[in-house]
Amino acid sequence: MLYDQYDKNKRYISVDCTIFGYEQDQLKLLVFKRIIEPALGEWSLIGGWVKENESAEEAARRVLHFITGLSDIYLEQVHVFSDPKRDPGGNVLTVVFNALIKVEEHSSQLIEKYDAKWFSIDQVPKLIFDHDDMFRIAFEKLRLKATYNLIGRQLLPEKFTITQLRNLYNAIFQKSFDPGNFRKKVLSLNVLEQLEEKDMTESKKGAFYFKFKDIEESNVVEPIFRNAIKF
Amino acid sequence: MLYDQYDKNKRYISVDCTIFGYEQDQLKLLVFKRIIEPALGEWSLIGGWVKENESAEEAARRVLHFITGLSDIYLEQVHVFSDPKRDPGGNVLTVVFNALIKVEEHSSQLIEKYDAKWFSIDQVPKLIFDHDDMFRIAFEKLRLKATYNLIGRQLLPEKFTITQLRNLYNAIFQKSFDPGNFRKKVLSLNVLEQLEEKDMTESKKGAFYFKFKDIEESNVVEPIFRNAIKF
DNA sequence: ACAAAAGTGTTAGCCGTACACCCATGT
DNA sequence: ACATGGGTGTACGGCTAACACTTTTGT
Repeated sequence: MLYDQYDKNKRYISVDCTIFGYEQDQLKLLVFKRIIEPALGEWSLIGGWVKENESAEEAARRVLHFITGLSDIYLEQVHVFSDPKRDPGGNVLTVVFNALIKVEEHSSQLIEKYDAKWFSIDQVPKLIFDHDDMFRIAFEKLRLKATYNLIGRQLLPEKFTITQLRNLYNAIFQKSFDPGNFRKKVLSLNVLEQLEEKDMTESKKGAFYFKFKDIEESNVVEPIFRNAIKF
Repeated sequence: MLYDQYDKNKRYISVDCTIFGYEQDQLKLLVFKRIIEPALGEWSLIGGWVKENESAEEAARRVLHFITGLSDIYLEQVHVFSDPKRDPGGNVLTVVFNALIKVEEHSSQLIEKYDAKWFSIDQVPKLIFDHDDMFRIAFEKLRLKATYNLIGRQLLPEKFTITQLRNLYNAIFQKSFDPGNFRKKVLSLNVLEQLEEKDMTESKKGAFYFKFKDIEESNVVEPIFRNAIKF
């Protein structure tokens, strides 16, 4: 992203990634301290140029691997931002991607190296340019997805308790789901598999671990949680 | 779209429009017979280059105005297609937009001039390149929108009967909604306003015309028609 | 014994669906 | 009078939300 090399008469193509993770009962966004002008030192999403021989998806994967050390990251297109004046440094069209990662698997050395920081979703600082809009739209898209699909496969560890899953949903929708009803609902979807093992750290009784069944995501159209988003 | 002028080392940016209209109880897509190589004479979506000083949305608006004679067309981003090999003529990234128009208002002279034709949604012919995918994704997006929002404002005439609105939904979801239940549901949403006038052409008794209230779209999150899409 | 989280059971109310039924009017 | 689409009423069933209740086990 070297702005001195900008050709003012060209339109550049880039990707920006809204990287979501789940840690300590909090849904978090990974943001980066810019190391170049303009806006040096300010917070931004991570991005990169789309090379001429790759798709936007491939570019996003490349950037994400570079930053987290992970391959096979879950990716979803969010929106295109193409106002010629959106980036004060030049004429840049950018495709925004939602990326969901398991925080415990990514490389924290790399994160530190690139001056990145996880922020709780309700404490994300002011971001550069139109990155605030990107984050807002990306988060809305994630919430919409979470109402229709049981998400967590890409955010939670391999094995997790129903309570952990519920806490994820609590974090996403900023509300407190009823433990009993939540349990019955998610189990009725028939996408989780109960393991033998129990998690003994959170309660005396212990809670069974579950994992997502090894089937492709079903495209649920009826909402799972109808009243998650209130007005 | 002059392919001879392609620079093979450049990536071009274009928009393609999935133009939906509603006519004779049918949801239709406007497709175009290509007048240039490659794929001359085959059917495609209408598109155009994004100029360096405009956004993708502005380009789509410009194209749509050029084709239909209409301004203020309802537009919604659908998806970006950016595989460098997607267009055999060159390296073209394209942003696809859903456009909803009132068929009776657009210029049919222009349509004819550009060799365009309305096809019922279930009779759309094979389209060039990846335009089939574009149409599929665009239609899915429209259906999803129709489950969450009462659409019709951009597709129906100013005044319309509940039966017309129901026929639109029948067309979108390829099913037959119960007349009584449909009526009660849409009226309960409180976005329609009953007019004095009646339509006497469809029945002896006559049916009251309605219009959409002059308020901005509400972003409904709870689905209007939960079971519209069946599996 | 008690606390605290896990997990089950129960009930009341809402909403969607199916369908019966009345209404208005041109032929 | 009757056929036809417009419009209303009703009853059943499934789902959700609220919450009471039981289970398990470390302290």
